[in-house]
Amino acid sequence: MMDAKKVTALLRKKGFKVTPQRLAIYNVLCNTKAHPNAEMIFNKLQPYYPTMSLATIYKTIDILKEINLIQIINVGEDSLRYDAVVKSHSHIRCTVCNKVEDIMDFDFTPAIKDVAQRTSYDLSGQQFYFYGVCPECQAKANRKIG
Amino acid sequence: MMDAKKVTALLRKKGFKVTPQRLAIYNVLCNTKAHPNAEMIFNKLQPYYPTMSLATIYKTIDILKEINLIQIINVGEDSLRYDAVVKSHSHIRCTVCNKVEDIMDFDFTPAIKDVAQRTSYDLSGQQFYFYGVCPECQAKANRKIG
DNA sequence: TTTATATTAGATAATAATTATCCACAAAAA
DNA sequence: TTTTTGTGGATAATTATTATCTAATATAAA
Repeated sequence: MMDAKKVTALLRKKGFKVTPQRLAIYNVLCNTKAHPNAEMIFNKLQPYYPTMSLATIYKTIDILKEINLIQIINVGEDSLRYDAVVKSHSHIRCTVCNKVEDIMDFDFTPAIKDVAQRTSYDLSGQQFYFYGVCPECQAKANRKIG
Repeated sequence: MMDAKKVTALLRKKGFKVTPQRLAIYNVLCNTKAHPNAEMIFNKLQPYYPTMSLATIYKTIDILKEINLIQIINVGEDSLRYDAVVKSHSHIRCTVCNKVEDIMDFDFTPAIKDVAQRTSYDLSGQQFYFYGVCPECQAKANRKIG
């Protein structure tokens, strides 16, 4: 999570031009916890940037990923989601409403170390995904039955 | 992992017809540790079933997944991989040669319980993916440098 | 501020994995 | 054997993502 000034500086430093579209896309990702995919970002910006195309979203995401401003989340849907929180953390998806939430402050270090030792791989990263029904959807289901 | 007789019985029981193609596809998955995707299965069977189409692979996979004979693996590539081992286990992908290996007998139960408690989700499953360079590719890299 | 130039946004087409459709035909039941 | 229902394969459709092309724009230099 960076403010506009830092993002501007970082883009320049890495040799990318600073455009309103790029700042806007990063801004959307900073101001949501919904882990949007490309289309959701597109829809969010549509009112303010009516001429923006999906291609711009994808190209900008490539750049933001490259300079490590965002991370890509693959929760097994048909589209990818994006997150402005780059600190490694796990995600959980509700199998009913499909929302994706963060699982922060969860220490998987011992497990990771164990895997590294056991496999002799030179580990560079990992992704943990959990699936289940969120409390809200559980409540809804109970209301229907009750 | 089931033998042909059990698979036949299970398919019938679930209301699906038993065809050579279906048995062959399941058989391929039982006899490999490579976690093939649809195209790899297709290529493997091409010599023996020259008329088989990719659509058949996908339709069969749907069925095998539905009756819980295989699991689907999404390692963040552009295609999905399939595994005849349905017991929950983690996977690790080599970022150099792209092979996917199993991490069996690894107990994530404490972590899973902790997540369930912390999130109040009704958990139904989880997927752990690790990324890194496999020992073989490490050796190759060292040979080039040395 | 103006100019030069290299990069970008947006329109459009291309790609590629997966899914849907349709029908002759095969598997299971009668 | 006959009937019925589901299936395989050919084909087209779908959809997320990527590539291409050009006018427009950001940036650095004058």
